[in-house]
Amino acid sequence: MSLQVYSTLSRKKEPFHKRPGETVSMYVCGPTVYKPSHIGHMVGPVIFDTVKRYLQYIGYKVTWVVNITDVDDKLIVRAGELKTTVPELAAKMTDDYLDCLKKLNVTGIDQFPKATEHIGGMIAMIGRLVAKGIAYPADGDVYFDVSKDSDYGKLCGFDPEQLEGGARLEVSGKKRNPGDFALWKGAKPGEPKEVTWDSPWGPGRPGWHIECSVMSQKLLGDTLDIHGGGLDLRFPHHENELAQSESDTDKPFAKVWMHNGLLKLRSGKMAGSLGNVLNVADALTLVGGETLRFFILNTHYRSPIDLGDWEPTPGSIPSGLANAQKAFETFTRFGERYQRITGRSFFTSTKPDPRRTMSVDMGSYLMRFSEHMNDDFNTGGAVGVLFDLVTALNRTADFHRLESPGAQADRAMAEFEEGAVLLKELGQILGLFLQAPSQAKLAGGDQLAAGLMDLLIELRNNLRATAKGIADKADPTKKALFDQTDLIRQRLAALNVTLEDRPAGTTWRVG
RNA sequence: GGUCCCGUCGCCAAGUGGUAAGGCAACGGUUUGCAAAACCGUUAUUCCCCGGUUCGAAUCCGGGCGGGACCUCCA
Repeated sequence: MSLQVYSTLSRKKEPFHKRPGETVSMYVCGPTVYKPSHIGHMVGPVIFDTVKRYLQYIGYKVTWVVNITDVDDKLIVRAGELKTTVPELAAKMTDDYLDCLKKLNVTGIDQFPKATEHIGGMIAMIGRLVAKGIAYPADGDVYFDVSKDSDYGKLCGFDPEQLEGGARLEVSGKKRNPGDFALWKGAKPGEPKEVTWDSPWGPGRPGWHIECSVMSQKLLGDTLDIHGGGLDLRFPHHENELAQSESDTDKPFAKVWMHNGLLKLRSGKMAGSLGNVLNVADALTLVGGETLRFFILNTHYRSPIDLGDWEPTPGSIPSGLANAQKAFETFTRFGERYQRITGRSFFTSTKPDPRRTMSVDMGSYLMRFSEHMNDDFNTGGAVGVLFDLVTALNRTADFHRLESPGAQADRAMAEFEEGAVLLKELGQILGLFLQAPSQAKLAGGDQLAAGLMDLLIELRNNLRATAKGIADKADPTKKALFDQTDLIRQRLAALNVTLEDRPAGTTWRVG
């Protein structure tokens, strides 16, 4: 099956409209930078980063743009609370956002245009809409006239007439229709200078949606191949973007609209307005970026992602994340095992050759993986294939005792190596297995602790060797020695350190 | 009031017409001095309920019950 992508506009899966080798333009709505990012902000970036990785894997070139909205009511309010300026707050929160993306291996974004750097373009587009009679100035503001846009509401299936029934519609005397929305907001008394620009309609600042229309057009052209964002942005943000852009260009704004599901708690919605959000920074200290990414990709992107039970208190890990962490250890452990067997790092090993020949067995894993990804980027199904593959590899390693010193099993070793290369390749498409878990984390970041552990393990292994050397199973000395080795292991376990005795030696890890 | 989504093992979750992936948890077993890790096996004759269409339904249709999102702050 070739690639199928679900589009919100048509409400069905469509064959992807581009041919491999062509460049795909992708625009995803980014954050309003007024608060530190919470984990919900990472869902879209992780998903679309994976979309890009997969598109590249099957032969496309991809240009991906994510906007930074650095002027907005929320920024003005927040800057006031913090006694800082809007640009300073925006710069700080933008850094936070970019740092979060990096920790989650979101590396595919080509450009991050900022709204404040495109004010001129916005004024120009608003001017064109006014000239066309689709927008109208009103007392310092400029509004988009939804009654002039014959297909307004097509993205969400809303009838503009019905919008009048909405309970939360702002009643403004300046608007011609209740559904009209602001393209330009006239400056209000007392608003800081940094958020005020001159325009043909007087000083003010842009409305919420116009920056995406202007920046996507400038950087990616009139028609986007993929427009993405969170489901909550579908209305009004995307509906309005679409209306503005198509009214401006008379061309389709986006070929495919992709909307990702939102993060939720078992108890319901997670939202800044409810005060039950988990910041990315906190989540990173609890479980790490790779686990977070793995967790997000475990569910199909259009479904809501359930964090499970969680109390918004320090140190509390949502049950869904704890589960993901446990599950992901399977791969981490495999990486360690790969290193013990081959002497090379699983995580930094060389890039696989895509043209290599593959055994029938391995080819079937690749095929299953591809079929899931071709089916509207079904990462949840694809992750299942990764588990099957790692199980097969562990089975090979067990059966042929690849970890035992002097294992003579060239064919088995080749089979193991081939599978490991494939596992790594498939993992990378999902943005996983890109770097080794840091040594600092394993040793608790402490050189002294690492050295003491080595000493303790050596002493314990001396005791074990002595005990094993006593042939008489009933010998009280043998038992006494083993009691001591077990005591060491138990006391370390109480400190959250696990010892593992293996044929080639003893290893330890935190957790 | 309008628009839309969902209900699959104790929990998470893939599967949208061809006879129920995967993970976590649990319980047996192999391995181990004992563990840990890994591996093998067991755990949903059944997919919220009731009808219907079909040779065949978790998947399609109708009705019910339950949960959720959006309707100008939200990723």
